Amino acid sequence: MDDPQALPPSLTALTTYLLSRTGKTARSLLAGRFAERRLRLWHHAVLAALSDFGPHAQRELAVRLAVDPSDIAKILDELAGDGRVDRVRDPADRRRVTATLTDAGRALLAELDAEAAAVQDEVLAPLSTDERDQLKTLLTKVFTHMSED
Amino acid sequence: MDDPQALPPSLTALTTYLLSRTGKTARSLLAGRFAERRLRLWHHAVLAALSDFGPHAQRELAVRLAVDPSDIAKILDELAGDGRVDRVRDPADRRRVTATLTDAGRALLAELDAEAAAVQDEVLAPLSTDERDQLKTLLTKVFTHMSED
DNA sequence: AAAAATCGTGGGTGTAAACCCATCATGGGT
DNA sequence: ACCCATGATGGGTTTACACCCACGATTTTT
Repeated sequence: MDDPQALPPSLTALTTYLLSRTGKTARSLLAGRFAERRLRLWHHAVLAALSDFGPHAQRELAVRLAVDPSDIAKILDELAGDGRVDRVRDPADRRRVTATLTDAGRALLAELDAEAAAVQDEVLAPLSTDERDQLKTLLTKVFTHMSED
Repeated sequence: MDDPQALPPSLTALTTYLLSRTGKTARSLLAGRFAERRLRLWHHAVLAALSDFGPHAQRELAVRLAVDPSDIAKILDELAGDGRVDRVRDPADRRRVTATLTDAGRALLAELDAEAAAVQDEVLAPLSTDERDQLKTLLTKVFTHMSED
């Protein structure tokens, strides 16, 4: 009971503390796996956006993911360098560059999704299937609420 | 349905994604409040540890909170500068410095706890009392599991 | 008594994330 | 034609965080 490594109960009693700690390690577990491929979480997010919603102008990606446009440009630079996305200048509006997922991009996305699922399995290991559903439902409520205002 | 700000469903369907996003904003909401007092989350954690477990040598704090000893020294510098903790050299082992919570420290901790509770209420606003209990139980399971291995 | 280990402390480093700005190319409005 | 707004991009700054090393003072070990 006097474990010198025990965290203060007044902290671990806070749901928000548990939330931020578990979220942080989940995030960094996945980030660690991505790093082995020299990728960051944003690469995954960009690929997911292109897959879920189809081709985007870069500014559209920036708005959707709430990232600075210049950062999107850098991420796409890396993805395009590896042939994961095609960047073509929009003939209708030659300022815009439309990013499209390539087959290689789709393949990479599938791998990253698999990594994410694996990490999720690891993190949620102590929960039953029912409990995982509960957790997802609860977090979705919290997340959508704080995305609104 | 084609909200240009909508996040990729393949991301928001991931419980771990929701976990890290909600955790991150909860963390930064509280950090923002603390920043108004020129404090960081670690100040709260240190005060909580001293309150929950009594006086610590600095190294003990470092072990308990899994923080680098030199960082603990800096945090205690600031807390002691404001009279929130006393640092006295241990007469039995004059290398050690024992940190103890002062009354002012206890008062500050109470305020920070109140801030944390307020943020938690804000974050968990969309959940009923039952649901909050469920969430806490689930997160505790996840957290203790990943603290073990 | 000499050597090795420990504690606190100051002064760093590395890195990642978010942000900001200037610029060039283009488009739209008047 | 001209002016202003917009998109992409390169090159930054800032901030936070974790980490690490070296040193002086002390204690422990041999």
